[in-house]
Parts: sequence; structure tokens; C-alpha cells
Amino acid sequence: MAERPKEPNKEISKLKARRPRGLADRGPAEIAATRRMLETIREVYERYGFEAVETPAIEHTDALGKFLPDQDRPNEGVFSFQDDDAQWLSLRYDLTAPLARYVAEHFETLPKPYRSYRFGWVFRNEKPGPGRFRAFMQFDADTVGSSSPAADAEMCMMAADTMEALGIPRGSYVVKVNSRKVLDGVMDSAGISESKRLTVLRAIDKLDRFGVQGTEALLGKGRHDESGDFTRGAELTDFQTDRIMSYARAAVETSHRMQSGTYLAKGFNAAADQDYYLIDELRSSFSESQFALEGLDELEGIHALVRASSYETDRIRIDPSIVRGLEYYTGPVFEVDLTFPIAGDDGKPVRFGSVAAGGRYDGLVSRFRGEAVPATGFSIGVSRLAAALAHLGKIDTKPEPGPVVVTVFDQDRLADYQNMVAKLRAARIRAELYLGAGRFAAQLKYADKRRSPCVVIQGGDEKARGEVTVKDLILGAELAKLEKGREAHLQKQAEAQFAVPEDRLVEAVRKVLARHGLGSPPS
RNA sequence: GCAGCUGUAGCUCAGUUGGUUAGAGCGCCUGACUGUGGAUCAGGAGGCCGGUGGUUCGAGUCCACCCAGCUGUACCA
Repeated sequence: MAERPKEPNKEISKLKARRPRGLADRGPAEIAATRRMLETIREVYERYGFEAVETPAIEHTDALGKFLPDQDRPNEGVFSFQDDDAQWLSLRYDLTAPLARYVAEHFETLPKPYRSYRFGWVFRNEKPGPGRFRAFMQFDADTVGSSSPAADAEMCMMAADTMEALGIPRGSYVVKVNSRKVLDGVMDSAGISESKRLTVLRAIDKLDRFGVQGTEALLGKGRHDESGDFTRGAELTDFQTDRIMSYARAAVETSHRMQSGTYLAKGFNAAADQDYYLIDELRSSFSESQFALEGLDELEGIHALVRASSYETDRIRIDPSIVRGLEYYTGPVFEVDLTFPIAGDDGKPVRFGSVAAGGRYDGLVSRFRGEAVPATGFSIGVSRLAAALAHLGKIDTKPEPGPVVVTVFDQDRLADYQNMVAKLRAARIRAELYLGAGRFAAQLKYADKRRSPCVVIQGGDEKARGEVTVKDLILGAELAKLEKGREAHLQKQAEAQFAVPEDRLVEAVRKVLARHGLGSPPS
């Protein structure tokens, strides 16, 4: 016998086990739920004709975009490090930029337009929040080499289909569409200087959170948040603010006018939807900007295509407040939001961001090639969506049943027990030998914790009779809750634990599994 | 990054105006049960009271700084 380890010396400080923030551990239930989600998404993407392609988690930093690490803050936003040859490498922070690199590298051999999908972990070194992680999974699809609005429309429809396939009912999500060209055009017409454009876009982006007043404040002097912190505004002139706000108000007012019937009085088709009027409205308000008109044409194209496929306003709609990434989108942009409130652990509503987003990025591939390569795509934030669904109880967080546990009654007969386990496994039944040191009662507790449907027992009595006992833990649990009803009780007790001849072990276990809908495949 | 709030057992939290040996519930372990989990009862383990420094005869409690967490905000490919 080996010597027992001594009491740990308390003077020596233990290493503290702690998980870095913004990174999640995931248990069996969560893993199983994620696997089901991924399979569902994959099925939809395949149905749309996309094919699988994967790229590595690490890329050359310059291939990823603007986040070239500088000496002072090499890990700002993106996790980066230097290779042996002094070249900077980074963990990918989305799946789009790596795909652009892949397409550029294999441009000659790929079919074009090129339709592909992939999922994987992406990494962002930033402050975590609810549904916001430093490592998270995205599921991405892209069409490279098509400038047709049909490619964009398809992304929107596929996004809607995927949400529904994931069990989010129609009306509980919405695909919002906008165009960067429209935004640029509006800013042109307002005469916004280059230096203020980002601030203005951010102000528009916050329309849904802070409302018309909040956005107006951000365009002007600035805004105090609820902790008293102050955010500086863009300090636009009255005219500029007016122009931007007339755009920002368009969505709100369009739906108001729909309700008040103003448009119906003008003689438009009552069956048409608000997007139609919104485009119309914006077209007349910003007709002096060629850029805006171009963007509106694109939106109208997408609008016509999705409506032709019977995707109505409840699923896909135009929302002028959608801005998305400031870096590389060049045309239509999309965003999928959940439309119901999500309550946190304390019951207060938690704000999750969008669960999927994308858009047209005509400049990304051309960075590598010096020729125009139009592309559009979108990504689902699988981790965030899973977190949102888990908050809603819409995801099955119930742990899966565990294996059949063969208990060890007599340590000298380990081989016999191992043999039983082997027989069960040969019959494709999940089974394991109890490997711990606990006594019999402890073994049952263990099996209970593993959520085992049943345990197999063979003590001296059974062995003498050439039998094994199968104990149904699920029925046993019900038995414990049962009222005293004597007949039913006895009946159930007999079902819950019974002995069978050794050679009918597999059959008996199968019977118990079938009882709880856990059938195993026939061998 | 900025602002506000919060740090006491594995978890959820008590802890009087500063006062001796810091508590409860749940969970965990052991036993009542040398062949039966979920029920009951009894017992037990588990804490540098987030850290450092200060005020004080005396600090979980007051002060300063630091760290961490939460919320908001900024940034967000």
C-alpha cells in the first residue's frame, strides 16, 4: 500500500482556481444545446446552397483589418502576439475578414459567385456584459462575387428562416435592413464634415436605446447617462441636426402615419407595407443626394425581392437606425434583434445586443486583389443567442440522462462487473462501472447524481441464484413521492426493482430504458 | 477608459451606535441503516470578513488606496 498523502500544509498558499472574466465554462447540457443549435443552423444554410469552409483561428494581423497592434497597446480589442519572425498574428475577431483572405488566396479556383458557411470561436479583448463574451461562437455565411440585391435579400431571408428553425416564433424576432449609402447620403445632404461623421453615425445607432431625444442630444451638446456620466455630442448646427433628425424620425413617423391613415388618403395601395412609404418618404427628403438615392434603390430592390417571397414586415423590415460596423460595410446592412424582453436573474430586464448581423462588404476582398470583388454575408452570434434563449427558458437546459451504472458490491468480483458493463456497451447501451471507493449507498447516490436511469446490482444473494438485480432510479424517485396508496405502491416497487437471470441482463436494462423513452438502437 | 453600487462559508445572505470565541439556511461529508439514492434525525468539515495601509485600548464594522464583481456609459471589426 502506498503511503497516504499527508494533510495539505495550510501555510503554503493554494493556487486560486478562477476563470478569466468574459470567458465561460460550459456543462454537458449547454454543450448539447449548442450542438443542436449548430446542427439546425447548418441545415438551413445547406438548404440555401452554401458549402462548408473553415479557416484557422489565427491570422496575420494585417489581414484582419484596422487593428494593427501598436507598441503601446498591442492587445487593444484584439488578442495579438508576435511570431518567431516578428510578424504580428492575431486571434480572429470575426469570420468575415478571414473568409476574405481565404477567397483572395484561392480566387482562381473557386466557383463564383462563391457561397460558403462556417462556424467557430472568435475572440475580442473587450469588456464583457450580458450575452457578451471575450470568446464566443459565430455561425457565418457569405456570398462572394455577386453585387446583386438578390444576394443581400437572400441573407435576410436565410436569417429569418434560421431564427424560426431555432424555435423563435415569428414576431419574436425581426431582421432589420438599412444601407450605408443612405446614411452617407443623408450626411452629405446635411453637410456633415468628415471629422463628425462617426459621432453622427453613433448617435443614429443609439436611436432605439435612447430614443429621439437621446439621439438629438448626442447630435448637439451631449448627453448625461443615468449614473451622471456625460457623453460629448457632435455639436452640429441647427440645420444639420434638423436634417439628421428628419431622417432619424422617418421610421417612427412612418409607422405613425400608417396608423393614422395619412398615406391611405394619398391613395397608395393599402396592402403595401410601411417600408414602401419609408423609401418613398426618404427619397423625396434626400433627393439631392445621388448616394442616398442609390442606397434607396438597393433597399427597394431587397424589399421587392423579400416581399415577392412572402417575407412580410413582421419578419424583414427597413430600419433607418441600423448602422452596424463602421469599418467595412459598403452597402446594405442587416441586423437580427429579438423583440421580447429578457429578464435577468434578478427579474430586471437585461439588454442583449443583436443576435445576428451582417451586410455588404465590397472592399474587403479587393484589399488583397486590387480588383473589385463584391461580397455580402452575415453571422449569427451563437453564444449570445444561446444565452438569450437560456434566459427565456426556450433552450433545453435539462441535463441529459446519464449512463447505466453497474455497482460494485464485492471488490473481489470486479471482473464480473466489468464483464456486465462490456455486455451492455456491446448492446450499444451507455454504461459504466462504478470506479469510486464508496460503499453501496454512496454508489446509488453517485448514480442518482449522474442521472442514471438505472443501476445493476449483483450481491452474494443474486450471484448464488445466478441472477442480477436491475433498479430503476427514475421509477424509484417517483415511488418516493407517491402517496401511501398501497396497491399502486407495491406494484410500482416491483417494477422499479427486479431480478432477472444473468443472461437476460441486457434485455432487462433495455426494458427499463424503453420505459423512459431512452431506447437504445437494436444491435 | 469614465461613473455609480457591491465584496462575510461552495451558494444565498445576517452581523446592533466599533467590544471578547463571526452566525443562519441551503449544499457537502459522516452516522442511525454489516445489501439500496431522493424523506427524517444527530453530528462534522468548511472563513486571513476581497487585499494593503491607517485611525483606535480594540476594526467584519470607520478612513485612504488597490483589486474584483455588477450596472450604466464610452468603444465595438
